[in-house]
Amino acid sequence: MSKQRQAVYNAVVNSFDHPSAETVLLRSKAELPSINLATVYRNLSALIKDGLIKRVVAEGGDRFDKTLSDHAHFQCRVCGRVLDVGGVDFSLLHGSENANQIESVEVSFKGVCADCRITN
Amino acid sequence: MSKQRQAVYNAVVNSFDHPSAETVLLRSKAELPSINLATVYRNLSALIKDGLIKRVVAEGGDRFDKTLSDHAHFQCRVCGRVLDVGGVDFSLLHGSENANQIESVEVSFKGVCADCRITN
DNA sequence: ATGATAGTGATAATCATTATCATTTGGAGG
DNA sequence: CCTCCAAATGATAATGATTATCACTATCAT
Repeated sequence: MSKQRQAVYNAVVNSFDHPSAETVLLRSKAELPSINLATVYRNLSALIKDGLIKRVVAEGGDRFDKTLSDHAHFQCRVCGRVLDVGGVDFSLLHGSENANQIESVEVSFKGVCADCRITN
Repeated sequence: MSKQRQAVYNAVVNSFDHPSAETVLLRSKAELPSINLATVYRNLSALIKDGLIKRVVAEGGDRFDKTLSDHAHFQCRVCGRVLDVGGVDFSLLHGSENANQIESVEVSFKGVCADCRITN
């Protein structure tokens, strides 16, 4: 694990939100100022392939997630933030298909988050 | 409804797959050869806003769907095709959030489709 | 017809992500 | 300790889906 990959990994794991690649770059730079955006993308992909983090497909660019257990996401169409959503029973989803070979499931909600609803 | 919007709508509604914007362009051209890609994108967005069709977020570009009722999708990572998935109970999902104002839910599976599993 | 308005076609611009490639790094083996 | 080499990096160009722009055209009420 190069120091760049370690810095990217630390940036994601120490995040309590769902950072974009650009945000991971900023946070990685706190540890390793010389790190480059291309390196961040490369290592994010590598970490995902190794199962150390997960990708969250989102409007305006993918986000990255330290939480490996199955859970749903919510994205606010006003501020763009991605939030975790509990209470979704993935065991009900995993048995939904048979003809095709399922490798992953994603449950994503969209709408307006509590903060943005108040502000407007 | 302009003849362009009608052609785009027809192209989607007469499709039994989940066409990309480019595919919608091709199918619209059968009815209206002069139609342009930008016009297709414009009208796809308009039709979605009016609730006449739906957008399916997918790897390699969004797809468009004539089916309005809640249902899940599966995308094959080999051929890229998007297929409908039945048997997912969306009523269980709709009650999963409360702090945020939910406007839509998407359930998307990824993996290898039956056809591609055989071929390889 | 006239004029206002919305929609179109063509194309440039945007933006996240990936590809390229010369340079650097770090470890294995002498 | 040095040399070699594969793998990773940094810088930047390229890609590809989508959106913005804008001059022009179709539509429709007056």
